[in-house]
Amino acid sequence: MEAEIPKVYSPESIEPRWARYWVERKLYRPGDDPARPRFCLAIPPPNITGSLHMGHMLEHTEIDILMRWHRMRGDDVLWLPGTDHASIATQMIVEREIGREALPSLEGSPDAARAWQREGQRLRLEMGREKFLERCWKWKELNGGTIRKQMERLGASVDWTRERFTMDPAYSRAVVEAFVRLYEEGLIYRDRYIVNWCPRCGTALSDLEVAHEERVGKLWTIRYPLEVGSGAISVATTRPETMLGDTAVAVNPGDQRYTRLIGRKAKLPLLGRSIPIIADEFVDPVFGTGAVKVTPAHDPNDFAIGLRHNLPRIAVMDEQARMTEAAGPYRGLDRHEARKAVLRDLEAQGLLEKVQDHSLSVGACQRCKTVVEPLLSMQWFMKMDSLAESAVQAVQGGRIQILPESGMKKYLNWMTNIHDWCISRQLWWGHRIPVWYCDGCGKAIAARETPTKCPQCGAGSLREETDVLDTWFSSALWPFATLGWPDRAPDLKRFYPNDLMVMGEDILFFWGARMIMMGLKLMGDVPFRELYIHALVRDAERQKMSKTKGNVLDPLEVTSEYGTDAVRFALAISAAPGTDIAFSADKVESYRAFANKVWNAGRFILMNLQRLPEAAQSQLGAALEPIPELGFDAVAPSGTSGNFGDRLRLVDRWIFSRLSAVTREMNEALADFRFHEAAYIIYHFFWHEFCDWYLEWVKPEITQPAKDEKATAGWVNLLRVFEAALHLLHPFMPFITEELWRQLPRHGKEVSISLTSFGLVTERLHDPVSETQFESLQELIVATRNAKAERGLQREKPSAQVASEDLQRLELFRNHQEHIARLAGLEALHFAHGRMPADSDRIAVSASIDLRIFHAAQVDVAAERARLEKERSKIEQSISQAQKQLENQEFLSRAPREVVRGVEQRYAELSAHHKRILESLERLGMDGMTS
RNA sequence: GGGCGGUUAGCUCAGUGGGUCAGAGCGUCUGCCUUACAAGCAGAAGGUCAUCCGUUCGAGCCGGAUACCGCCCA
Repeated sequence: MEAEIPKVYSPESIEPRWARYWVERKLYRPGDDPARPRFCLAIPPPNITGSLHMGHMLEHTEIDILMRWHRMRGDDVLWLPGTDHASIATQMIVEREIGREALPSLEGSPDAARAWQREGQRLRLEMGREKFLERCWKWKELNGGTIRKQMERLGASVDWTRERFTMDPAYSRAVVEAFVRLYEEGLIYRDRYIVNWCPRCGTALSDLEVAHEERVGKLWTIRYPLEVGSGAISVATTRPETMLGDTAVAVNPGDQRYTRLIGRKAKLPLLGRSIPIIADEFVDPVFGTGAVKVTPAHDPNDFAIGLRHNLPRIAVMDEQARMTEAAGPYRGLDRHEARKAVLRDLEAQGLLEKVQDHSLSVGACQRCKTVVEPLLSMQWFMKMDSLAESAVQAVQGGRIQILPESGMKKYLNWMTNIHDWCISRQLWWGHRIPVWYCDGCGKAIAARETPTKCPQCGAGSLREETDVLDTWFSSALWPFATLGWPDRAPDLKRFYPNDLMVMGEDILFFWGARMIMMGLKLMGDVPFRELYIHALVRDAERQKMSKTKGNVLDPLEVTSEYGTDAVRFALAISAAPGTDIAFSADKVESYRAFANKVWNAGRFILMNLQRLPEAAQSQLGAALEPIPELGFDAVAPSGTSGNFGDRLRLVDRWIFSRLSAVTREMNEALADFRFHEAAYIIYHFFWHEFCDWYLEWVKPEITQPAKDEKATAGWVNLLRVFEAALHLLHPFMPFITEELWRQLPRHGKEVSISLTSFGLVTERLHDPVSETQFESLQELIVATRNAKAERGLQREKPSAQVASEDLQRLELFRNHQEHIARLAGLEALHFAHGRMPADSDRIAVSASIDLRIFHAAQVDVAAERARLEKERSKIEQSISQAQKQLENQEFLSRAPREVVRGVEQRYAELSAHHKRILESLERLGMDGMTS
């Protein structure tokens, strides 16, 4: 019979079952009662190209904890799931797929990926937009489900009936609507400007999509001869190949060395063009030679100088980063070849003055790592200043709270230094910009529906814009587009603004900041009231996890090895706000041990429950039935209402009091996103209070089959505590708690623990007196075990005597002597009023309690003395500390009274304890051989 | 150059309404297969809280400086 419940918890045998159950029963759909408080969070939509990594798992764990917690506290919860189309990433992957199909023979070769990419890009152009998009959709159908399957397996309590994708037709309509509105308001404009260009991806990028990296490069000094006379001006550059596009040389106006040259002309080497020498504040006189070349078409700073001085812009590189006609003899070379050729020719002409090592910041495409090229091109931009201003105000005014606070500072810092956002991408997969150009008059028309003729000139020949929007433009609409915007959908009314957003810091600017701007602009209200920034998951050495380093842990693998609950718990208990998580299998292992502990506590309880006579079992079920009008916490132990506390034993009053504190502390911690504290609180309670003390305390009663009704009273309390603990644990470990909960009496009809309430025990059961009393029992038991261990009596069962002048305390011990003896491993416990004579066997448990263990073992005098000496020096330190405080007049007069009283009391206790140790030492000296 | 953060036990980290706060997990050592659990039980050792200065009756905790280490932005 006992073998029915396995000794070792095996999560794989229950987790998939519950995961399926929760989804099939659609448990996490919000209700439609508008009177209930609602709590809504839209998931940061994972990218369809990927599968979930540990970062997602942390994010989903934190969100799920909060969602389950809110749900169990009675909120109508909506956690809305979905995925993002990831324009650039998806397009890359599909291209590579196409390339792979075309060149299967490359499989296994080291350059395969790059070659497939190139070939796929070529084939994409060949097959055309429509065919390519079909491929993308097909790919999405095949892969889009991966994330959902993973989330289901991890137990995310989302509402799958509301799942969204950023390219759903309804969502696309929202994107078009947003674009057209912003365009009509003049917040979106088209202009020719220097943008970050990825020559590999063939598209513009926003500033955020460029990853800057310090690299060792070179600084070349090149001599530009003056047009007139024999002099020259030397310029320093890190990019010599762009000199072909130079249209000026610039110096700082305050730089004495060059004053006489300003206004003269230099002759551009290699091409012989005549370019002016100009003065501009931007030039740093300390950098290089103090003179710089100006290439307005290929550098954003030079572009600005060019505007100020009305310089021509000569593009010498094209969109593939190949040199153009304007590069004269260098045309057709790519940028790397061009650099070599230019340097070689300069050197040959004796114009290369100097080469130095130089560390410089290089921008690379976030997706493909190709070095980006600043390129002058026609792009779509969004004006940021007015949007940013209201986004700053929303946060400063507290309408949105960003936590932890450092996140808010970063947000404000970024927002107040914002630049216009380049939103057009020269890609195919994504939301096509809803603009048409009139062939007749050239007007650009932004429209919600495809126009048939130009509203300006009436011409019928319109060309549709080919660019798509930055993915983040569409995801910026996520908190309301998922709820039906621009329609006045009921969901929108009920769930906007969302209550909470949880994301990693890496997308705070990409996404968080932009959602806030778009929400304020298009909805007239913040998208969410709180934004919590979670930490990064790193490996055990605190290294970032990355595929190239090979230190990536796959959540599903870790999960199938240790169980979802263990991984979730390991993450939660490590998730202190603002601190990255060093994650390791070791850590998960210790929380698998915790799951196992929970399992075995359940096993122990259920096994013994089964042994009860049927009548007693059904009686228990009935006693556990909640009384609706009173609430669970108010149910008296043996089914009677009325004076709860009086009918309980000390151990019950203690555990219920602790339970009420734990419930309160967990609620407080979760309200502040202190996941680590909430997790630790329930961990410690379950293991080191419930299992170590409560279960051990009541063990004899529940292992001996109960015969009468009285015995079942203890059972009711045990089950109630256990159940309450499972409820508190459920948001963290949903699977094991669901499994055990289902096996408790009276849950036959109920659907899921996730739909019950979180805290079953309220403040009403807080009972400090009982806590103090129970603590003093614990103190005596621990001191006895300790003394036994120190005397090498762990295997023995000696008798002991406890003495105290405190009669109440003595009475308390006497009333619980059987429990004390059993838990401390004693044959019997005797009592004496008063103090014990100081001898080598007397153990001072505390200032007022003495203990003696009767045993035949020889006392190891030296060891005992060493131990006492150590204790003495420790205690003396504390005493002198307290003494110093008490002698300090200022402390006595300025510190709060209760603090002073506390120190006084502590001093008294320490002194008494100290005295006893001295006595013991003295005695030991007399017994031992040396002084 | 600008912004944000870190430095506490061998390791990974908690501890930010200043006053039992010097903690946890892992690891280490000792004794136990005690009829829930060896993924366990019972004990133990281990830290000048980076350094310096200041505020305060009192400082891991607040302020300043220094050193080293991260991350983000330009």
